Amino acid sequence: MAADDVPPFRYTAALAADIELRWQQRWEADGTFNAPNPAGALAGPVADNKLFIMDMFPYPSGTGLHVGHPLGYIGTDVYARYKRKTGFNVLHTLGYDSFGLPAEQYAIRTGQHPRVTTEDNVANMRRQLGRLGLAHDNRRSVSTTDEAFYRWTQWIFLQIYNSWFDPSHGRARPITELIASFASAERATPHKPWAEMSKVEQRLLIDEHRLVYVAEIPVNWCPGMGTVLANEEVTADGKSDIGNFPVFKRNMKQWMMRITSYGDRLLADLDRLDWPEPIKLMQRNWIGRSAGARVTFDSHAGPIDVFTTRPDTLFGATFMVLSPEHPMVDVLTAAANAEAVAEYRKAAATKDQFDRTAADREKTGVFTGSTATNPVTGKQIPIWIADYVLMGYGTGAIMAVPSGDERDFSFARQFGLPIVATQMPPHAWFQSHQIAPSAICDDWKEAYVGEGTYVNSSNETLSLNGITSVSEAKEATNAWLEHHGHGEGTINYRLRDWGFARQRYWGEPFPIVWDEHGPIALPDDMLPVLLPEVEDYAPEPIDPNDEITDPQIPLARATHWTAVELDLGDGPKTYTRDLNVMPQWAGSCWYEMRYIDPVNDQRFIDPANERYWMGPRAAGDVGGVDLYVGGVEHAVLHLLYSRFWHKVLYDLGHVSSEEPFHRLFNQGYIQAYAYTDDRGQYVEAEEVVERDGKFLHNDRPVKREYGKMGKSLKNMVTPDDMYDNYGADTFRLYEMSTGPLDASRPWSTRDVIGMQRFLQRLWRAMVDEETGACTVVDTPADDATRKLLHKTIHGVSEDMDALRFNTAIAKLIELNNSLTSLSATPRDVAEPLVHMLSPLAPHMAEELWAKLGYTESLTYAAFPVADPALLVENTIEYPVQINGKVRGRITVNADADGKAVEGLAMADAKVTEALAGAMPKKVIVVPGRMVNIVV
RNA sequence: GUGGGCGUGGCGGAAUGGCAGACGCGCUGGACUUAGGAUCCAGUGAGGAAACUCGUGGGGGUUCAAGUCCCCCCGCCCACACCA
Repeated sequence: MAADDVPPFRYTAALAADIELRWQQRWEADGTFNAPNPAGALAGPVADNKLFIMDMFPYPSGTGLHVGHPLGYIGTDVYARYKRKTGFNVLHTLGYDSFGLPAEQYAIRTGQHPRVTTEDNVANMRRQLGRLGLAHDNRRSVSTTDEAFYRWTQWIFLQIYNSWFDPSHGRARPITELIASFASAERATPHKPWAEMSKVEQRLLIDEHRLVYVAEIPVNWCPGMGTVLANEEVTADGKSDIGNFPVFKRNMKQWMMRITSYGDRLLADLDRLDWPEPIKLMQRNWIGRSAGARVTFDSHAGPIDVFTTRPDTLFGATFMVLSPEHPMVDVLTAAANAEAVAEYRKAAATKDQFDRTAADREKTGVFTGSTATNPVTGKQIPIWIADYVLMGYGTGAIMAVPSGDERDFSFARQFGLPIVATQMPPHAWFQSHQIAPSAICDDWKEAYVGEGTYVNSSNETLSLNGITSVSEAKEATNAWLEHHGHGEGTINYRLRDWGFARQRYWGEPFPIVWDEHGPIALPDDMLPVLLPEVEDYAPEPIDPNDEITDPQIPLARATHWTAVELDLGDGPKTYTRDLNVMPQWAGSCWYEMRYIDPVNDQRFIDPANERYWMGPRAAGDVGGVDLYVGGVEHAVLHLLYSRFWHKVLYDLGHVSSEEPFHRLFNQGYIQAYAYTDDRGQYVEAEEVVERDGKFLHNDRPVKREYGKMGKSLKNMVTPDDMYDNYGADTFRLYEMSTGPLDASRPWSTRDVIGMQRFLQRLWRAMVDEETGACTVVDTPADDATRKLLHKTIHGVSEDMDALRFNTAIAKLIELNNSLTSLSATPRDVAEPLVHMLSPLAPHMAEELWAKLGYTESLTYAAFPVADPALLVENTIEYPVQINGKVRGRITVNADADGKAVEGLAMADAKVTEALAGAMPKKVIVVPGRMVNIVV
């Protein structure tokens, strides 16, 4: 059958594979996509126009790729190839985020060293992606696990470590400048003058100011895995993402990075970025800046600070609530209450985060037995502890204003605490609750949080009564607080400092050693600190219910490595190395810059190269990567951390750009249907058929679900399947045709054939399927075809610039379909069509370009430009509407004016018939578009 | 709960406020065939013989004109989730 009927040069999967592999080899051999730098080892002549385009780099996981993974990579490749053809020097490559938990877990499962599995996985991904024909500069592909890479990760860490944040300048400065200002007494030191401090005292004071510091903080402790986890590695129900072990909040000594110092700038500079609004919003919410006041309440055990966004309601603060973890709870608890408090604290500590933070829970809490003084009323108010107050936000203590805060209200009702109104709600509010208006809150059913006239809010020196505006009352209260030393207006952030250490193996070692006083940074010339070999790199699991035992850090087993003799300026001494490794995010915080200068062994990046590829293009511009494409899942983590590191490097003068990623684009996801049988087992999705709206597998009904693609869901389709059955060009085209790049869409193998047919038709329009000879003729195209060609060029260019590849493909199909009615394809259409095809289906385009007689790759050959003269129509067909419904059509010379169009419309036979003598009230002529007659 | 996004043929999706459904899949018919799960050609929103009518989740509004703008409701997706 059949196979031998297929003409030898029909564009089949086999021919596609032949073409694709040949061109991929040639591109590789010629270094076709190598982009020159202005300076350094990769220097060459550079164009003024440049485009630095990036994908979020992948984890080299062991399971390989499915067809969902390359969506963004294809998108950026199409765009990059298009821009190359419009004169841009394009930097595009892809590296690997190869440190971290996934690689380590995979290595542990397979029993091999993480480096071996990582390198295997990288090689496999390179093969799968290489077959796609991505136009990457492979000289620039780096892995975060390369020693030559993480050497600079450690170097940047040291830059941050050796800096402090100067609030008066709002930026980071070298720590040496802080030391100088202490030494010159320009800046005061606490307790005693700098000169009188011992070396160790000086050191500890300086350490307090560094952007990297050690602190005892609550972390996500997962005994089952023997490590601390990042927030994003903990599932919504308080279990570890991998292994499903319980996770506990627990205090532990941790390396921290002072990202909160940059809260204001990270927030403000969002306005200067070309990012999707939803992502900016997520970052704003994550940073969570709120303006309010710090208020000090005095107690017998000392002052207690609270943060409030509503200082104006201070007169209504009838009790205080502390987080169970608050450090003052012990000293505030009276003997009679000690047992209840201890019990409550224990219950809160063992509750996992999910239970603890589940919203709309009934309020719980206990009284400490102590009171504090409300600074404006002078009254004693009880101090409670309750788990709805979180240690991780504000000061871990609140003033409770039940009349003005929903949570405080339900707590007060729960425990019968007094409620005092400070604002009179409007009548409508009382009406909606069907209660009589009153500032006595006995009947109130909820707190009132809006604007309202202040009542019950005065003392001898402050009166808010009669004020109607919240902001005015806030200002008055803040001024009073500051004047009387009870607090001040302040800004609070939800953002916490970044916990920067992991007790694992597969990460960057800290370039830090310890002596008996604390940590000491290694000098730059001792980098890199290589990850030592150990017998067993798996973290040691601890009984999942054991919250006490400290983590057994894998690097501690490298006994030959942990103790090291060094001369750090005080003569040779034995130091202990820091045993932590950096979190997954470290390498991705700066990898875009290593793409620019991948082999530079003098600096992490040459300033000239950074300026060229990332520098600001105009005054006030933040600079950065021109286009960064990736999924939304990194909205707040990677994208916030990398902004933070970049800003530190900017402050220290290492880069000219203020932001790493100028423009961000979120690609959608490819999703897939999966099917389960009556036992709930997944069945092969490819074998399921649809009949009469029901889904059947071997004639048995199955249930359909929609979501991820994966091996375990038996709905995984791999790029290799696509290469085998259709070829890479068809696969690329299919992925780009199914929708706009930022939209998620379902995978449908059945639909792929459409793009293969398109390529087959296009191939057949230029190549004889029997002989493989080029059939393009030199006779010029007819006018109609030329017009369609230029309309297509115009539209496709616009679509390419706007990343609308789906509509660009539709336009190319239209043009190609019109060619099939011609006896032969004219060269003056064939060549531009091949150019327009080349970003999308580069292999076929190269092959056709060669058949058209060219020997050079068309990678840098100019993209066609539409002739404006051919874009204007000589005549225009106007639909003529009567009251919005089309009743006739007229064909009018393009240069006819509105009056003429109106005249012709009114004279049209169908129109006069439909009008039936009725007098038009108004005639609207939209030039070039339509006519609407209103009767 | 709060914030954000999205609802268009059987399916994926097109449409600067201006002729809804480009393009592809599927489907129907035809061609070539001993054969078609290959390829090519034509048709394909619904109703209707046709003229025509109805159609973008539902309801209202603005406009000469609404898928598009405004208000209310319903549904789905995502993020955050007692943030003081």
